[in-house]
Amino acid sequence: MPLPETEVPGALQTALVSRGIRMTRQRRIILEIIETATQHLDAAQILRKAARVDPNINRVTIYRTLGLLKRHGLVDELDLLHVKGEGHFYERRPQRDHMHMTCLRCGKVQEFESDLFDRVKGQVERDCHFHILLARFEIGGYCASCRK
Amino acid sequence: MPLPETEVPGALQTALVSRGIRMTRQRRIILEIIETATQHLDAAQILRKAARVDPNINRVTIYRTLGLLKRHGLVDELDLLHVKGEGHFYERRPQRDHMHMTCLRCGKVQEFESDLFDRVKGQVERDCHFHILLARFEIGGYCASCRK
DNA sequence: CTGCTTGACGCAAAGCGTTGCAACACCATT
DNA sequence: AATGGTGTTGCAACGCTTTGCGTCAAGCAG
Repeated sequence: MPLPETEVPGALQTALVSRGIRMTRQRRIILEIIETATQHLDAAQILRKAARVDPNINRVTIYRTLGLLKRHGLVDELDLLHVKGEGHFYERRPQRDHMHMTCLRCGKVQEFESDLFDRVKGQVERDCHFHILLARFEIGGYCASCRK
Repeated sequence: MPLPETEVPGALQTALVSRGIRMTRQRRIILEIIETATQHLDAAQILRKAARVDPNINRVTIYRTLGLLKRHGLVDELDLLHVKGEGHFYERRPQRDHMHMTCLRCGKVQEFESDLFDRVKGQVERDCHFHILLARFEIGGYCASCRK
């Protein structure tokens, strides 16, 4: 995940409120966690962090809030090809789409942006008359360190 | 899924046996179902079809056989961006990778091969020194019919 | 500030997929 | 054709995620 978090604090909250979504104590906690995350989190990790602020927060609320953010295109869901187990991981939707490469040996996840990647999406939009809202490109294999 | 099934019958079974994998009655049934499928099947559909041949076959066996085929690179697992529910879908690994575009309105799934797509993978291999074994490119949006 | 409507929360239960374990079946060897 | 070792199966139980439902609280109107 891109480390420099060059974003206005509370941007997710602002985005939801501007769409007329009701803001609750629980949602504020979850959004704050996602905004300040420096790595891909899964639902259990988000729950654990949230429980430190409000021990009564329920797992179901985590899942429902993640679903809400997904539907509004504010977070992307990854499964990293199930290399790290069956769970899903979440990240704020970035300015520009990127690919995720997961090493099948060491489990490290790299991200990669590319003009070619953007051009493939352009080709799909043109050739297939398909209006893209979501693009997930996940790659599995061996990273530079592990392929030696 | 590419409709013309231009493949030797029993190719999956041959591939497994040649790798020294033990062939069982249950596996033969499951492989046959996957080979003759004309659309992406999920585990429950495979189980239902298998139960018509052997009512005692267990769902765990379905999951384990799918895991085996995945590990050997003989089938690809898709989640079609969870548009059709949380389950996973399976298809035999094709000669050439393709993208999957799922319409968020009507649920239709299209496939698309592209040189650009192949070139992105080449770029990742070169620029990131990453040895690709698996590539999944899933797109969500509105198809030509639904975007009108 | 108070009341009201509607959406969100928490709980319980169900669905999908995985894991541990004992019994079984494949198949190589004899 | 019988035997034996090893991998596979089925069952039960568990973990992750979603769904149904009654209660509660956000935030608009007065």
